[in-house]
This record gives sequence, C-alpha cells and structure tokens, in this order.
Amino acid sequence: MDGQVAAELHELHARVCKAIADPKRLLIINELRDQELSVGDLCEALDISQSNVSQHLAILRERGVVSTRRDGTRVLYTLRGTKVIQAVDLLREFLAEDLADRGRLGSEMTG
Amino acid sequence: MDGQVAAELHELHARVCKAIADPKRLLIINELRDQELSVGDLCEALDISQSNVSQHLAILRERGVVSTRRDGTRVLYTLRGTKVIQAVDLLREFLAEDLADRGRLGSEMTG
DNA sequence: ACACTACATTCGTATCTACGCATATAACAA
DNA sequence: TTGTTATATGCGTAGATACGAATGTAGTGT
Repeated sequence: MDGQVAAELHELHARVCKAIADPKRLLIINELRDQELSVGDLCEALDISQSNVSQHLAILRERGVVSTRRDGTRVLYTLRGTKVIQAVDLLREFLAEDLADRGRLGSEMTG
Repeated sequence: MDGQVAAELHELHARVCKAIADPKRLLIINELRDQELSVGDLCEALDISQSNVSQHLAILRERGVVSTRRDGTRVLYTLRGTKVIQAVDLLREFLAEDLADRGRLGSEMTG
C-alpha cells in the first residue's frame, strides 16, 4: 500500500479515535448508550455547561459518532451504530486489566 | 455511581484512548501488529525520526499499550494483549462504513 | 580506558484543543 | 411582530500536544 495514502487513512482513523479521547465525550457517549437524549438532558445529567456540551456534540457529529433528530425546539442525540461503543468498552476493559496489573505490582513492591 | 469517581475513571479511560488517537502511533501499532520490532526498525519502516518514534513509544509504554525487551543495544517493542488492536480495528471499520456512506475512499480501506 | 551504536529524555516552540463568554440561529407561543 | 426556550457557533485564551534539535544513558566492542 502507498505510504502517502496509508498516512492519510491513519489521519482519518486518528480523527475517529480523537472523538472518544476526551473524558467529557466519554461521559456523553455513556449517557447515550441506551437512550436518546437532548442537549439539555446531557447538561443536567453531567453538570456541564450548554455551550461546552454543544461543542463536544459537534465533534461527535462531525466524526459520525452521533446523529441528531429535531423534536420541537429540542435536538435529540443518538449513537450511530455499535462499533464505537464496542471500542470504548474494549479500551475500558484494557484499562481495568492494566490498573489491576499495576495494583498487583505496587503491592509486591511495597511488601 | 459517584460523579467525581466517574469523572476520574473517564479521565484515565481517555488517556488510553488518546494513546491511539494519533496517526503516527496508529502506524506504529499497525507495524507491531504481528511482529516484535526495535525502535530503529520502526524508524526505517515508517520514515520517522528516532527521537519522534521514541517519544511516541514512551506514550504507548506509559499507557500500557506496549511492553519492551532488551536485546543487546536494541530495545524490542511488543503489543501487550489484543484488546487495543481490537478497538483500533473496530474504529477503523467504523471509519470505513462512514466513508462509504459519504461515498469517498471506501474501496481503499478493504483492499 | 575509549569509541560506537541504539535508544531515551530534555528543551524550545509551533500547533492544537477545551473552555467560558457572548452572540447567533431555530422553533414555538402570545 | 416580540418574547422565550433550546441549541449552535464565533472569539479569545490557557493549557495540552507534537516535533526537531541537542543531549543523556545504556550496552557492546577494542
């Protein structure tokens, strides 16, 4: 495969990864895991300002992670597909294993 | 669940996600997919400077994504476990679907 | 000891990102 | 129209990130 094309694809790939590489966006994704929510719902549930929630949702929208639907004055957000959630869960399992490993190492070192 | 603890866990979770949220680190991870490689091997294969490769590997090491083994003067890098690779692949599939939806570059991904 | 190779780390800087604030847009009601 | 609610977007800035260049460190051989 052409190195130039490979680099550009990895750039796009990284953009999708960056979509989930922020603590607040992970919180948002978790809230949307099994329910459709408005911007205001997310603000209240996560105690984050409206403008900040909208900014994070704009990133998730741009990367194709979420889709939107209007309901009167509100805009409801949903996760598009399950692959992103699956990836998020895999990385969380990875983190859990890593924390367990380091916890075991730490206790061994401290006796 | 306590919101404060949840936020801290998502901070750690995001740190793992950030590890794969960079095009060069994705290239490195792909090179290590099925072979153990030295820093110099990666520099040559990816045409990236030695210091930059070492910097990216330091991040992957710190996040627990790769492990190291000394062989003389060289240091060989390996992926720790398969969960990160699985997550990377899922996000790549997600990207491929999204690009196909938008009608661009979809065929490049499956080749 | 010295030199050489392979890798890691520090530093300065350019670029990027997240955030608050203010403002703009959209839908609806009176 | 005006007003109100809900969401989006532009702007400025503090902090994070990526990079090259230089330097530090570890292992090997002479």
